[in-house]
This record gives sequence, structure tokens and C-alpha cells, in this order.
Amino acid sequence: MTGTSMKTLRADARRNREQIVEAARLLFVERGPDVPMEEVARAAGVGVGTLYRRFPDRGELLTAVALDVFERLSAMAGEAAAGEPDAWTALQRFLKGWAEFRLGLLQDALCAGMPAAVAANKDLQRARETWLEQFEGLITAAQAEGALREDVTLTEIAVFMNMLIRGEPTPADEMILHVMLDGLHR
Amino acid sequence: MTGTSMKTLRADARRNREQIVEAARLLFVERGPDVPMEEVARAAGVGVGTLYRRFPDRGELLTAVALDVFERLSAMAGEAAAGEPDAWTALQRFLKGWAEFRLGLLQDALCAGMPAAVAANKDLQRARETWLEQFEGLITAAQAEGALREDVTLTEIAVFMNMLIRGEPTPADEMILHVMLDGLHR
DNA sequence: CATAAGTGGATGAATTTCTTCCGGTTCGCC
DNA sequence: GGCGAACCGGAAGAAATTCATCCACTTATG
Repeated sequence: MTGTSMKTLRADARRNREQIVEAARLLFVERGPDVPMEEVARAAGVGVGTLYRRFPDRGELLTAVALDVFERLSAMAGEAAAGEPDAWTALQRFLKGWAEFRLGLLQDALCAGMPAAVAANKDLQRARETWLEQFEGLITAAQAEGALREDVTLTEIAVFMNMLIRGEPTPADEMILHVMLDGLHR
Repeated sequence: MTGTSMKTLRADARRNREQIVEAARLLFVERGPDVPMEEVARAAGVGVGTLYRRFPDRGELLTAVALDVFERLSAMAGEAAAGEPDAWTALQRFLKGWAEFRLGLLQDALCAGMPAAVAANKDLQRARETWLEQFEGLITAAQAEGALREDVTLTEIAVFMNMLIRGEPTPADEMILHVMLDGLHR
């Protein structure tokens, strides 16, 4: 998507675009994928006109948000794997960052519940695959270490993370993640 | 609310009323408190007319749903406490039942995020208090037994339960609760 | 079986949301 | 600094969704 046009975007326009994607992600996560476009625009500090010019329909916006989420998750997983001594610590760091930046997306960050047109996007599928590989790597490594329960799957962890992130943040979030990590530890 | 009228309700009307409350709870939990009244009616297998006659506005419906949730949670907590040998087992049973019947409500089953007019309802406040006492009793007893972590609060558990219940049910739900209970165990 | 209680869903009003369009502003290059 | 192209905000009409009533018809109950 917009592969070439992003380079030719004027500086202020690019800034606006980034603000829109960020605001849209938070709103999608808190209020679902149907939030009015005008709300997204307001949250991004931008006019509706600007929003529609950059993302002619909701699908394009969703795609952009999803791409951003997967790319950031990939980056975080990579950093965690590289920067920690063992896989379990890396996995913990990754999940904490995931929660902290609220990189949620629709139902489960696996594209379930996404409009078919969006899920079909090639770039998005590739980004998703890349992230899944990194995540899976972290999980199997932690299990190989004997630090992560054997009976838990990637999907289950992903679903849980999305539960945690979805909706308005509450003061209990941190404790819940903490207890969950305890439960995942072996 | 409708304290006296419930007794004089014709048999079929009472059945419809119960179906409405049940359907409304599931829809509120899955799609938020703003689901169209018509959807509630359809899910309950009833016409909009019937719905509006029984619950003249959304607030009354919300109140009825909340009352039902608190009453059922109270009953379940009581049964669990009475029917299990120790508090930790009782707490587990209670939480499993809570999840199984999807007794969720808005944000956190503590009335946060409820319209002020609903939260102000006296019957509802009393039902909520009653339930909170039972729940708190279960928690402190389990902690006294040394079976439940000391650093976790009622609110945190309630928020977690609502996270779990909110949205469409997924096959991962059971495992997530299981792992969480493990994390809560001491 | 008489009748009061209850029912469904069509309908017009009210509200929300979409999307375009354009006068005015800002960036970036000379 | 000045100019043109790129960009911006938000007003406004169209379209879609939701509300809430009303009444002809059905059903439980004494």
C-alpha cells in the first residue's frame, strides 16, 4: 500500500499521516473498528478532509494500522530476543512492551474479525507472517529452556494479550499481566 | 424497579422478559452497551414493541440486566462457598462459573462505565454490595488459607474476569482462565 | 368463551455518520 | 523573500442507522 507515495509526502503531511495511524490504532483498540472517521480525525488533531485524502476508505486505514502494528511487534520481538540473555526473559520483555504500547488490533492481532478485503492485502500478510515467525521463535525457545509451560500455544497468548489491551486501560492491567506471566512460568 | 409488577405478569410475558434480559446481557457483553434495541429484540426472539413496553428506555434494561448479573453472581458465590471443602477450591469454582455463564457487564462488573442514572438505582446498589461481600469473603478466606497470592485485590480479579468475558467467546478462553488461576495460586 | 393482557413489526421522526468540496494556509524550492 | 504546488480544515448535503410509537391481531386465563 502507498509504497511509493510515502516517500514523496511533504514533511507536515507525513507527520499528520503518522498521527492519524497512531490515533486510529488507539481508538480501534478502545472502541472497536467502527469508530466514526470524524473521531479519528479529531483524536489525530486533523480535519476529516485530511483523513479522507490520505485514507479514502476505512479499509485503507485499517490496513495501515495493521501494518504498523505488525511492524512494531516484529521490531520489539527482535530487540527483545537480541537484548536478553535467555528466551523466557526476552518473551517477558516482549509481552510487556506489547502491552505498554497497546499494539492491539481488532479481535486478536491475528487478523480474525478483519474485513476480508483488508486481510487479503499482500503486504499485510507478509508483515503478519514475519511477526508470527519471530513470536513463535520466542515461544519455542522459552519452552525448550523449560521456562514456559508446554501446554500453551501462540494463539492463546495472542488472544490474551488482545483481551488485556482492548478497551480503556485500567490500573489493574499491570497486575493482570504480572499474574499471567507467573501462570505461564514453569 | 418493577418490584410489584413482576408478580402480576402473565406467564408468557414473564418468559419473554427473561429472554430479553438474557439476550441483552450477551449482546452488551459482546458489543457494548449501545447495541440497537432492535438487535436485542431480535436476539430475544421478540418484537421491538414488546421490548419497549417492558423496558421503556435503555436505562431500565441496563438496570434489569445488572440486577440479574449481581443476583446470579451472589448465588454462585454462595453455592461455591457452601459446596467446596476449602476457600481456594470454592473461589476457583466460582470464577469458572462466572466465565461459563458469561456474567459480564460493561467494563468491570463493578458498575464503572455505567450511566449515572443506572448506577444510582438503590436495588442495584444493594445487590452489588451483597455480591461484593460474598466475593470479598471468598478472597480473604483463600488468602488466609495461604492458597491465593496476597498481593492481588478483588478489583483486579473482577477486571480480569470482565476482560475474559467481554467480546465473542474464543476457544482460548478456557486455557487463559486456567493459566490465570495458576498464576493466582500460591 | 369473553376479555384483558400481550404481541409484532410497519412507519415517520430524529440522530448519526459519510464524503465531498473549496477558500485559505503552509511548505519547500529558487 | 516570494511563488507555486501541495496540503489543510471543516461546513454542508446525502445517506444510513436508530429510536420510539401505535394499532390491528393473537393468546392466556378465569
